Amino acid sequence: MTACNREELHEERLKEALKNMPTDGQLEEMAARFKAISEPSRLKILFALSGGELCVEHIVQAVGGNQSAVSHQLKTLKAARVVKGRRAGKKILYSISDWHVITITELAKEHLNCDE
Amino acid sequence: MTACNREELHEERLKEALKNMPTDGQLEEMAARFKAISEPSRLKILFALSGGELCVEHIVQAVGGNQSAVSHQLKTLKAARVVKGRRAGKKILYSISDWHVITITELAKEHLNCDE
DNA sequence: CTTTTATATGAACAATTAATCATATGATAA
DNA sequence: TTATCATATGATTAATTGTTCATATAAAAG
Repeated sequence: MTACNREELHEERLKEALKNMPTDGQLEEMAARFKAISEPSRLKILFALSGGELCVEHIVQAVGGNQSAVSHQLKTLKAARVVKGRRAGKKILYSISDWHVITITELAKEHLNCDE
Repeated sequence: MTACNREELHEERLKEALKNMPTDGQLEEMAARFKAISEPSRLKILFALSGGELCVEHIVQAVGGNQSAVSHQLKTLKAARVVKGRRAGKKILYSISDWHVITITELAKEHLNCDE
């Protein structure tokens, strides 16, 4: 009898898993956050901002690409409440608003090096 | 003189940020992992599997939806090397292959509760 | 061998997303 | 006020993604 046939064990696990399962709303919120950081260019923006606030022009320099594209990406990150912007004269300075996300990206970066 | 005009400070930050910037390849790999877990249904599968391996049928029960959809989602997760499958008789048992990702989803879940 | 069970796959379509271009806004300087 | 600089926005189009349905495969049972 293989493990796969031990129905009892699986049913038990299934019940346990369902008990700790986040709600649909929580899953959607988590997914939305992950989606915001699931594009190389947006991740790059986050790493650029992890040292402190920067104006759009400098973000463009850091990530490459054109101003409009970066602005749209910033909008996406802002909508996910990962970054925030404040006006200072003609410029708008962006900074990280959710440091948990930085923790997560840093973790992910470290994990790249080890063989899972 | 506002902070935004302190060009020196920004240039310094920019230089620092670029120094610690992951390579394009690393950014793509990280983004791919995040993308794999950026859909509520796939996240749900991960939480279901966090208690141990389950066959597809049970995963379908845990997440709802039809068999084909779940199979496609498992394929996506497998391609991102987040889960793995092993055959056991007629069934295929899936389990987490990258526990770092679970660490990250657990973190994200906890962070939902606090006000960033 | 044929049937049944468990899972995977491919094609087709809809929905979402990203990139680009042109233009708009808002702040400052002249 | 007008011109300029910094950034945002909307429309368009291209690419990617998710879902469904029908079918294929692989193992086991009969």
